[in-house]
Amino acid sequence: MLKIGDFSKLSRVTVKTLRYYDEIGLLKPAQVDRFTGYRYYSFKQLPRLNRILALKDLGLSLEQIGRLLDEELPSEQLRGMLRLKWAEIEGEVTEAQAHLARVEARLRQIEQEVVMSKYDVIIKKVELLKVASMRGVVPTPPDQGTLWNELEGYLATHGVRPAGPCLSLYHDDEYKEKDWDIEVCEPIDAELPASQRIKVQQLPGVETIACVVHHGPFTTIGEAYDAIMKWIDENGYRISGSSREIYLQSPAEPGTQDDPNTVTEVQFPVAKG
Amino acid sequence: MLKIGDFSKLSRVTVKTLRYYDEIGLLKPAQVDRFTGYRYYSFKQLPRLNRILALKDLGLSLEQIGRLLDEELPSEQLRGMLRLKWAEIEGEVTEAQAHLARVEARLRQIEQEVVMSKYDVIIKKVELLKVASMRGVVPTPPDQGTLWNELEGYLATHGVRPAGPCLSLYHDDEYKEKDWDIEVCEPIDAELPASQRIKVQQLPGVETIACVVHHGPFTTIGEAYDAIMKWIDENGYRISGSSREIYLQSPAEPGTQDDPNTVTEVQFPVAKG
DNA sequence: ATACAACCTCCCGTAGGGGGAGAGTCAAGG
DNA sequence: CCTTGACTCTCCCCCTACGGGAGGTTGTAT
Repeated sequence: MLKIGDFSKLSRVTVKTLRYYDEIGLLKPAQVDRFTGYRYYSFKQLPRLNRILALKDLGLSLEQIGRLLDEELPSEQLRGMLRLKWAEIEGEVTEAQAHLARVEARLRQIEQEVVMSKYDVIIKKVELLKVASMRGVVPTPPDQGTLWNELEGYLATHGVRPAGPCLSLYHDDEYKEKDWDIEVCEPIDAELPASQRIKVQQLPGVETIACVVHHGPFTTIGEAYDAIMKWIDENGYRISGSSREIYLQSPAEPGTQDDPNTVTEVQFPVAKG
Repeated sequence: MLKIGDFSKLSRVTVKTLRYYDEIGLLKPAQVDRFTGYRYYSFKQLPRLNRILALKDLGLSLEQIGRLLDEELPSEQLRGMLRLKWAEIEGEVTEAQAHLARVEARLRQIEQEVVMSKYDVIIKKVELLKVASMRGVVPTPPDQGTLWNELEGYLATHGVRPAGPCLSLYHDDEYKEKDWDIEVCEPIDAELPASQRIKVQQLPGVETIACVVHHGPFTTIGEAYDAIMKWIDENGYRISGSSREIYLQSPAEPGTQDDPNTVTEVQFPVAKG
């Protein structure tokens, strides 16, 4: 019979760990002195401990190991667990590589920049959203005020209140000098009849959408677009849908382009590759 | 001002997380009602939260992020952190791939086997060890009793007691029919003079040594050797030194080959490749 | 007999929150 | 004005696999 310290040296497992394995019932000492509480281990327990270590090294949790050992190692079940584990670790490898790529992209970015960017791009997921919307072609984005006036008038007429911040969809694929295809949207909860010019629809959810928040006047929102486009490029994504502008904090004076307290979120649906 | 639930929906961060970030001082609400304790967030806090999420996505800890944000983002320091992180993740990738290889090896092993092996091979590290030893050539391993007799007699003569389980080193590189080069060792703490036939030395430590414990009579120890050799092969290691047999629990009758209660550990120093 | 190493139990800490209890608050509808 | 249901608050325990340390026994060597 070995005291815990000797067994620890033999197995190269710390005393703390042995006590912990005792506590959770994974490896009980062969004998415990009922008066002093001293744990005594037998050499014959080494194989069990080694099996524990071997399974732990494969990445199984102590709880899984305990179940495997108690059920007398049904090799079928071990196989199943290992296959699961295999898939899991494969996912870890992929994720770690993607992680590495993200860090590399960020490193390249800050090495190019003289001054650190104000913008942080993050990937989110958006749920589908019921909106009343109106689509039209206007000369330039600041001219979308007319669309907003008509949409909001329609909502007011029907006594429907927006259920969240309003947003615009930009349907053009490429940059335009003029004639932008824009859809302005108000999220709603209530029922609302559509009209000829105004649609009521569910905006589809998007699994991966790159987002950036612009805090400052609309006149400088181009910087946010620059940042997000650069990020999308450097991180190996491509744009896969119409971009959105969400007016989180609208200007104090509607239609004003230079209120420094406006907050706008720019979103681009993206996909890898 | 937004209540925590609204800010949560906006940022797609759970309420629990926002409260936690408040608690650790990472993102304090813009305003807290002193009477109700309600937290109120401003749209203008979104950029900070997004920066937090972006840095978290790069793998930085919340504590690191907090320091970066409080020190107004010294981009030099961020660069340093990211470089460190990069190295760390690279290590993770390597480790995950090695892990995957271990799981694959084990899967192959249990798919070949009809009955699950009794043996679990684990990699350990052994420290250097002061021993009294005696080396000699004997016809076969069971004949090493004469060496043991002489070594133990010498120790007894000098009143020195072993400081741990005794062991043998097998110096032959390849399998022999007869004439094995074996060194028998007794760990000692005390000073002991060497003699012509008996050396006192420090056995070198080994960083990676593959170990397996055999519980049963010496006559069946070949199974343990089979298991460990197979494991070394399948896991892409090669033998890099003399193997050791450690007699953890010696037979009741010294020299007996068939006591089923003996416990022996077989160790092979190994290296990758 | 006296050190002193080894052992015991109990408690707290980890990173980043999740889950839930019990109590207080807010907004809308009747 | 009142009620109801949805939010929100704080507080506490839970998760992994132990590590660190306090404060108190026990075993062993001189």
